[in-house]
Amino acid sequence: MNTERRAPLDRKRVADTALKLLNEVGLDGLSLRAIAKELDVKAPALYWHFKDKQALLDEMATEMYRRMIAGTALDPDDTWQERLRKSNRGLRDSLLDYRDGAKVFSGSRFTGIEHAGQMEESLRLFTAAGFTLDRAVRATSTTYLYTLGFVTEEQGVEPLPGERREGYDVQERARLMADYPLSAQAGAEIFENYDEHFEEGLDLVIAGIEARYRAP
Amino acid sequence: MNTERRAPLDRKRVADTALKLLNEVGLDGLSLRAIAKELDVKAPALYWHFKDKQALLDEMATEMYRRMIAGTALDPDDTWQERLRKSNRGLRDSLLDYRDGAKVFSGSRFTGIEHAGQMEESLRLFTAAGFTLDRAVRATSTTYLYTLGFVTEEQGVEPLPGERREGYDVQERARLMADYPLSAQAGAEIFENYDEHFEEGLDLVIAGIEARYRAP
DNA sequence: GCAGCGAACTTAACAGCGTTAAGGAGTGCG
DNA sequence: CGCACTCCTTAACGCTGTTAAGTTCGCTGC
Repeated sequence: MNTERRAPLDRKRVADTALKLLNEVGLDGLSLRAIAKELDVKAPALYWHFKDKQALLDEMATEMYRRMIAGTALDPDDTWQERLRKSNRGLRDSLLDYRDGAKVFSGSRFTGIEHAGQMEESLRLFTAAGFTLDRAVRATSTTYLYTLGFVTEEQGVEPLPGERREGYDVQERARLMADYPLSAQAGAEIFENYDEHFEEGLDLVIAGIEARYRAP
Repeated sequence: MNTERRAPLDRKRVADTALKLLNEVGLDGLSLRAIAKELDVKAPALYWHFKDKQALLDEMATEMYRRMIAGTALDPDDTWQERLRKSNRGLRDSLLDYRDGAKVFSGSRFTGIEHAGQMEESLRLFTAAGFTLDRAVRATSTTYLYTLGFVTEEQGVEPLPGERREGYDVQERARLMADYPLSAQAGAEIFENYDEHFEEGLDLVIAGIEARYRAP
């Protein structure tokens, strides 16, 4: 008889599997039963490792963050501008790796304090560059919030890069808005070319920090 | 006998009631059955007016937008800086009027093209101030995305103004992060005083637009 | 005055959801 | 051997969005 037993689950294996499944079915389709099936287990088994579904989503967000850190090369000698650019590009890229990534991420909370390491390093870089702490926080979180808002909207239109949700045809939108010529023409500037437009918006925020806080 | 009959529903009455209920039960608790009960009707009746729940949420978002327009006094002679400030304050205030307002708003799409009127007026103001169209779009949407991101995070901590979600005690957070002094101290700059911090971030974005686009 | 029709709803049901309670199999320890 | 603990299953609960079919009402045409 078959006496092989599956290795017991742990939080990481569950979160990894859930993240893989997320890309196939999206947040709405991500049920505990589906995750359990993927792990060859019944749904209530997950409750041994997580107190409820939100706790699992939190672990998923934390894992996304870990992968972001691992995948984003940061130089301790970055200027603060370079640092903002790199870390926010890294954040966007990481969120775009998952269907509904921004929603999962911003609807959850990290499970530990691992993220404090990265945060500390950034604040240190900013204060070393002459920022007061509150200005350092304002600079980093304003940029962060822009990125989060950007990707949330982006993924509303393109759930995964290159995969377009229906009802966002720019030309049809322009036809409907024939009476509003500027708005009609703006469509291409809103619903297309996300890479470029993200960079441009990021530049604006960084330029604002330079202008208002006059850091070198 | 009682021959009084309820006036038939319409999309607006349903959306209004759903928005009222949203503040009591939150997005997770907002079921079609609960909305129907409030309207003295059974749940499937809603399907006469909306093709599915998302369509109802879309109508709710559109109604939120209508109320925002109605509640935000805009002057055609605003400078573009004033316009950005007023409209984004108005947006934030409107989202804060509803529990999970930012989530509902950013997860939905407007049902018509009414919003194009306001958009056209803004783009006109910006182009009249010397912006090219693509810069006008970049300026307004970068600001818009910042606001959306800000309120999304804000409502994760304070579902309604003054009503704090548990697990966001700044002092306990500081204790946990004792090894990361800057991050610990940053707590107060992140999870408190949202009004001020929103303004400060808004100033940064606006300053960036001024600096990069050199509009008067 | 009544047949027919469409609008606006109800009743009943379905599959699926998150979650809980109770129990059972396997391993380690005294 | 027996008890304890870990990790999982089985069964069930109340709830969800949604669909199909049937009902009631007011209006229109004859």
